[in-house]
Amino acid sequence: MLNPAVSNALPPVTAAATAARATERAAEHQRVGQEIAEVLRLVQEQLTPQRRIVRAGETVYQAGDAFGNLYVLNSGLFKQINLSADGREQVVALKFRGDWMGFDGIAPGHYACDAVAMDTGEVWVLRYDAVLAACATRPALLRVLHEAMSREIGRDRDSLMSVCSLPADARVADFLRYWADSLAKRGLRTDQITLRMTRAEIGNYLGMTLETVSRSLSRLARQQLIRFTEKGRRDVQIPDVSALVAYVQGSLAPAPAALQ
Amino acid sequence: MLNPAVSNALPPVTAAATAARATERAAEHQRVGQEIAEVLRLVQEQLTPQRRIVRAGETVYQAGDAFGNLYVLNSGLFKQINLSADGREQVVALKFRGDWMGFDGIAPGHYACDAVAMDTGEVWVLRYDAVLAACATRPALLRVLHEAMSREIGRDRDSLMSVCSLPADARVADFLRYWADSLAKRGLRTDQITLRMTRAEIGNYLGMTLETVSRSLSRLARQQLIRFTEKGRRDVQIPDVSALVAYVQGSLAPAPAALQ
DNA sequence: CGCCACTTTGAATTAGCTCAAATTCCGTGG
DNA sequence: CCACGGAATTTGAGCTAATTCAAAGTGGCG
Repeated sequence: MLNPAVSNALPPVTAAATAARATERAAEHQRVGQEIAEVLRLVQEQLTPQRRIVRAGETVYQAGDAFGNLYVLNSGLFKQINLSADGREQVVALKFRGDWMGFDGIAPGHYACDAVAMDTGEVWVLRYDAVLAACATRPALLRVLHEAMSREIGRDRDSLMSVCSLPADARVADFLRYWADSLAKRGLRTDQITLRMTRAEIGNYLGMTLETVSRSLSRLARQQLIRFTEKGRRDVQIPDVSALVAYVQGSLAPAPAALQ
Repeated sequence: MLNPAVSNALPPVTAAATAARATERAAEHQRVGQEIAEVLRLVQEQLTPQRRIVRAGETVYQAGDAFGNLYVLNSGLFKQINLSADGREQVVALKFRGDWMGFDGIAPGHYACDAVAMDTGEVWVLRYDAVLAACATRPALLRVLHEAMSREIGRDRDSLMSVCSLPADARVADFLRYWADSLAKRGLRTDQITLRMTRAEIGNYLGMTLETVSRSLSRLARQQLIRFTEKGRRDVQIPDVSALVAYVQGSLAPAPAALQ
């Protein structure tokens, strides 16, 4: 899988370093995978949640709804959309199996965004009161709850960082990398992912227009970092996720390199 | 001071609507102010925290440090700076009196950012273990803890939304509006605020260059939305915060208006 | 088969960036 | 107290990445 174009474009990141990173990531994935399993097990055992099937396009909750429930995703894929007073809509987060939704509603007392299913999935509905009550006697449950909130804060900040500091192509690459990592953590294949979002939605999430998303994907494909399946351009093949990571790093100033 | 350019630039937002919004915001400020006081009271009473004075430029914690403490700010002003593997630095949050810091460290077990004082301030140091222990018997404490995390999630998403959907000038205006609101919630004057950040830092936070920040501020000043004090351009006078809100709304497509 | 939503690509435009120079601010030391 | 020097800011000029506008092209589905 020789690709001179790519390696030329990249800064002097050694193959060894890249490989080490990949190994690191794999270990991280496994750890997180276990944590996800633990979350689902704990929630199921301690809270016997009500299960709710949602189909693509249906909302789990909507901005302005009175807060009362938290949700744990057992399957499917969800997006959260913030609404501003002046009518702007913004995809602010993507959620996968094992993730929680609804934290945004705790402080204000009503949800701050729409939570929308992007394909058929199952959410577990938890009364927030019940969660708190259970946490009082199950420290492990409180721990995973806090970890989930902490992770969400960290992820939101990573998103902000990506939008603020990366050029369009790298942002798209980082988005694909994030999606693939999310799948990997859940034990799913990452060599081929199905984006259940239109170019417009991706662009909204990444702070760019749909045309720019399309062009960036085309450029990434031209550089062999991704490939489109013959049928449908919603499916993206990623031959090597770590190449995406390297591409993002390489997109910065020619010599970002080490901290001096 | 007549300024046709400004009023012409604004969309048909009625004065009545703007005034209603301002009243709404004032009520919200008062409510939040009480919540901040409650947080400080609860933490002080229930946890008798260790107090630590930090001076401008000192870090409360650093990215990579082992997680163990949460921090509640009693005074001063702090920034949180995310560091990426490839060396990018990004201001991801600003923190004021009553805010918490350290949530980013819970899930990964080490802090994900630097927390840096922007002037002299006092942080209350809380062992996370001790917080959890206290929460077990004090539901009110757990409630404020979760509200703080929830608020942080909401704020981070608002930041993302601002960066993704607003042009540079509006982003700067929204930043000033946010700063003024944060002060108002703490009962401080908002007609004049002292930005303890360089143009470069503001730009980093908002995803633009320092030159663009400078130009945007100049344009806002030219439109009378802000004014610089004769001494020092770090101080910004904001004659009317709600005018900033209107400006942000007006910066969108000529007719964003109501949801059709 | 044909419609409609989505995607791709091109061409022209522009907001914001880069580079550069001048100015102001502020702390420090004489 | 004032002169000096470095850092921060402002502003201009030109450039570029990304946007807007426009026109095909493609795929899914009734």
